[in-house]
Amino acid sequence: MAASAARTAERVDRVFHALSDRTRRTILERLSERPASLSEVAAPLGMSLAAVVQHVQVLEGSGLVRTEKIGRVRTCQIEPAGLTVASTWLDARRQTWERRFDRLGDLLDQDDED
Amino acid sequence: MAASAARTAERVDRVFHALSDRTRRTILERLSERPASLSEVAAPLGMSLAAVVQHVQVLEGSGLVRTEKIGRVRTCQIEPAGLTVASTWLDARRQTWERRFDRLGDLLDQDDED
DNA sequence: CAATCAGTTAAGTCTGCACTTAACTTTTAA
DNA sequence: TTAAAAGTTAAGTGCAGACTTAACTGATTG
Repeated sequence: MAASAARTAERVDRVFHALSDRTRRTILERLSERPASLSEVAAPLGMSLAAVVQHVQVLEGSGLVRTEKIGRVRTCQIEPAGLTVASTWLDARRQTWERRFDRLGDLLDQDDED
Repeated sequence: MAASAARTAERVDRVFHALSDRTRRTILERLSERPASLSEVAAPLGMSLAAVVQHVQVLEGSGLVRTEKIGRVRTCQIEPAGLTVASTWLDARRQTWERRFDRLGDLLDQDDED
């Protein structure tokens, strides 16, 4: 279970790293609307296709995007489960914070009873 | 409204950049349990205090952490609203994706009626 | 008041990573 | 069957950013 925690940590690491780049987030915005080929993804981004390929590889390596090549066209789709990795981490933080907040509330209530 | 969108985009940028570093996420994990001084935050991290100060500055600049100095001690708290910036972006992606998914379902239902 | 504690700031190093160009492969179309 | 389209891969460039050390400030304690 310690090993699986380490694996989870690396997954979280890759996802947040992937999300930290503005271009990659723009690609995800595009792909959440509909799947697209690499060229279609690249078109509005104002950079070389090679650069976009590298971004998509990062996204795929993090599990945020899935990719399939048919003929000479590689089509990219968003992978919602990848988003969940990030959301889950954020929710866990919020939950821990709220638990502490509740305990504080309990303490104050106790004080009121005195 | 375009200007405010740009402001939002920079906010999102700073938040995801802050979250992309493992040390900073570890700090947030610690602070979601309870507030702590800089030295307390630094203790388990195996790096210089100066480095930790820099990380906390990034977290504060992104709105993920709030900080207050009393005497010679600077206390750090998590700022849940910062987490919301990231969650909101992720939820928007998921929502766009689901909307498309629903439209696909509708199309298939139409086909069934033929 | 002297020494220590907690943090701050500046300057420098070193690595990672976001690009570029260029040469190449495979598929499709003329 | 040649030319163009769509990617792929490799190598190199330049900058951002995660650290370090060191010198400093301002609180606190003996």
